[in-house]
Amino acid sequence: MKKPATPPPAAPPQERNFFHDVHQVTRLVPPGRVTSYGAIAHYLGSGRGARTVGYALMAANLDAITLQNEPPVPAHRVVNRLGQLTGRHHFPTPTAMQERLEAEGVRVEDDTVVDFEKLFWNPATELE
DNA sequence: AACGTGACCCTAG
DNA sequence: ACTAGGGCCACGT
Repeated sequence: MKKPATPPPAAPPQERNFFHDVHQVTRLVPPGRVTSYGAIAHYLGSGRGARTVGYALMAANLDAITLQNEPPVPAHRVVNRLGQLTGRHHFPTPTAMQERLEAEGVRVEDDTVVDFEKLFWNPATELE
């Protein structure tokens, strides 16, 4: 048999496991709390795939618009390890991220989350 | 199939 | 203590 190279006709559009996983974890972040890319990456086992996490979040934002089937992803609750809103530039407006965070009670000063360590929500610890 | 890209993180001097 | 550079993972074309 020469491997008919017959891909599953009814191949379900399985979203990228990684991306989907990142989206899922991000959605688990409760309002008023924030997490970091590295935390999610480490929780997913990527370890140094923090970069991919950010990439996934960006795609998540676009997918949310394209795929209305899935709930929106609170990407504004994900910041870098320093608590900086590094992804604010990728939001509809450069201040949307900060506005949303403040709306949840998270204070943001100079594009940095105040008391980031206090509000930090670690999936590996919280979800365990 | 390969290269380039990207909302990062870590280690070294 | 701070700054600089490289590395890693997954996706898109």
